[in-house]
Amino acid sequence: MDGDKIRNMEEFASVSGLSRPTLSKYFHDPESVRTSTRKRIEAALEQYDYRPNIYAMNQNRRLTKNIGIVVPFLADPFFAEIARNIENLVTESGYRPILLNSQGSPENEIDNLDSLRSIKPAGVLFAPLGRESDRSAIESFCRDVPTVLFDSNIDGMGEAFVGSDNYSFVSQTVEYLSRTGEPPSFFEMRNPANPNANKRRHAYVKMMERLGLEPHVIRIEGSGWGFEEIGRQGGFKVLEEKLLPTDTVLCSNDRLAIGFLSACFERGVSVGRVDGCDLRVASHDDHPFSRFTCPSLTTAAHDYTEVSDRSVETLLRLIESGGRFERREEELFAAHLIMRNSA
Amino acid sequence: MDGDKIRNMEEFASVSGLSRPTLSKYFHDPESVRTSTRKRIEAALEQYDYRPNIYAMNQNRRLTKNIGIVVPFLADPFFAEIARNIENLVTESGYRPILLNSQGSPENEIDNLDSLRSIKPAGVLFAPLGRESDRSAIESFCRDVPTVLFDSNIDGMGEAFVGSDNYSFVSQTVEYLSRTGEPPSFFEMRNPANPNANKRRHAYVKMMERLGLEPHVIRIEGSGWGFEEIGRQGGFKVLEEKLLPTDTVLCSNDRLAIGFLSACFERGVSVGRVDGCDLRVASHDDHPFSRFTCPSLTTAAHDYTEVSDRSVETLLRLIESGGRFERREEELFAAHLIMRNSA
DNA sequence: CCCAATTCTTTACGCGCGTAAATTTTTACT
DNA sequence: AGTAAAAATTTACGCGCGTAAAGAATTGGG
Repeated sequence: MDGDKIRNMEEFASVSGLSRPTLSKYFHDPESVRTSTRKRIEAALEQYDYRPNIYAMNQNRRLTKNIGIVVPFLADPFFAEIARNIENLVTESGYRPILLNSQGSPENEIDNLDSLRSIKPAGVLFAPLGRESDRSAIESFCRDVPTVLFDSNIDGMGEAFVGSDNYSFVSQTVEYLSRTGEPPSFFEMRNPANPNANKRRHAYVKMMERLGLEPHVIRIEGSGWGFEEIGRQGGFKVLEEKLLPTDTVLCSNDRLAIGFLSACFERGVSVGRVDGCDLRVASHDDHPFSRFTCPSLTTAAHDYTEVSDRSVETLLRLIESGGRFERREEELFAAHLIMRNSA
Repeated sequence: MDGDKIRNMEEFASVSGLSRPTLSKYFHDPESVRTSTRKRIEAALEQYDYRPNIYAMNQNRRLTKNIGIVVPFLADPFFAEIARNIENLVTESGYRPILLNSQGSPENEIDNLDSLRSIKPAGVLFAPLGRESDRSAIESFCRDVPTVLFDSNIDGMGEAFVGSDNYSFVSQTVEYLSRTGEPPSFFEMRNPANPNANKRRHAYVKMMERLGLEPHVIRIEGSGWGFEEIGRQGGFKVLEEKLLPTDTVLCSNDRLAIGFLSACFERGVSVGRVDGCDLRVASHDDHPFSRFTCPSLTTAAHDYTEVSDRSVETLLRLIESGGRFERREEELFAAHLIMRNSA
């Protein structure tokens, strides 16, 4: 560093011996200039540590290098983990990730989209709240901004959807549970916000019928995003009122299961797949904490890596295609069963 | 909405019957124009839904309405929770929060600060990684940008620090544990990245000595941010090698405790404060999941609300003071003990 | 009703960079 | 060495808004 403070690209152009338009090209895409030129620029960059003013860069550019990432509830480690992966991929691709958290509220979700709109992002990766989302607001957003949905699908919204195949989750857990012991009841919230929950229930019923078993769905009350507490209260209720026809429970998702397990523990109900246990509990998602529950949770895992990779890959392809696909793409990844000690 | 699309402030000025400079003032601070004018603007805003271009707004302004929030590891629900609180407060204060995640890596931390610097934020709320942070880079950042540290302190950095009083945490847990049963050993990582961990160990030793008890610190190997797994492996080791002089363990933080509890469960070691249990386990932080562990975790809780409130309040005051305080402020909040079933 | 203080309008310039077009220089290849 | 293609330079304009200064309009208080 020469201590000389470079004020703008013009000055940096003169000290680096190049022209401003060339530098502009370089900052837009380093690969777009000759290797020798790139080296010169990067050498000068070392010396003078100049950085272009992003505001000036973006104001007069059609599409920026920003990519918005909107998740419904960041305090859920599942989304934190996905967001983490996606952020890294976006950065590696030379874009700037902008992470926005809807915090379970439809108003925040719209605010986030509005705020993204005014940032003119190259594209947006968007995991909607689901049932509570404002469909028309999202529709209008997707018309203006190239958007790929992930995690939860809303029919027709965005140019693509990347997520997990709920049927794959449930078929594996149901198959495994009914093969190795009594068939499972399905434990879920009565009014799940997330569309995946509904698909999982349907898959459960269908799968049970296919196996010639009687489906049994337990739907507990509760709203909001405090799934663990809801699962816990539901667990108490289920245990007290003896709502289980068999010794096996399949929770709609791991967070409910975490609460359910804590209820079992507190009531002295032993959970596990070994002989002598009162109950078997399994679930879906492979939540980051599910290996640390007591007992550790048998669950069907998202392919976090595939979902993140493909979401980003799809968005980049969408951006290159000018923001529109011929027809909406939909890609679902299979789950894989993770056998731990709870079932 | 009239369908008419307003392209810039000039156009919006003409349709709203006001001058552009007045509108500019309004968008900078709605209170700075006469009430009647404000009403007129807001009415027009309803009709035409125009939003100023943020890039153009900020490029030529000294300080923006952006507030950066940097957390060391967002996949840790503790930070997710704090970040959530802070984001809300920042928004309520009329600023735009920009949440950045260092993901446990010092390189990311510096990248985040660099990226914030180029955004010219009004101020930054910064929770550093700790031991691994690049001191000099942070120092230089704090010289340029009004910064308030939170959660973990680095001496002399930033204009203020807001966090929890580690001594208060540990003194309460140690006092409680030794009053109600055998005195605790202290369970921690050998090389904790976070400075709070060191303070907690010191506090433990001091507190034990004050009570006339023999301190006993167990330091387990492990690096990175996978605390649960480290606690779990450490737990196995402790149980196998019988490293505990008493039946009581105090973990440095809840995430270690979550792992430790899972190890106990797996080895059939019963944990709890009731008679007949093999072990008592307590911890610090009141991690969002600590009420769902098996057994639920007795812990000393951060005052999340106070820490978030005060951090934001302090930063806003710092911004109003022109970015500098007479002398560095430091504010620590006391913990409160939360008695659950593990001890 | 007058006057001073406040608020708004008019005018004008600049911010830092994107970007287009025409020109010159460099590169790669025969 | 000659040539076409590729890359860089020069020139010039515009983006949308901040902001300063000077004047006009509005306000409120006596």
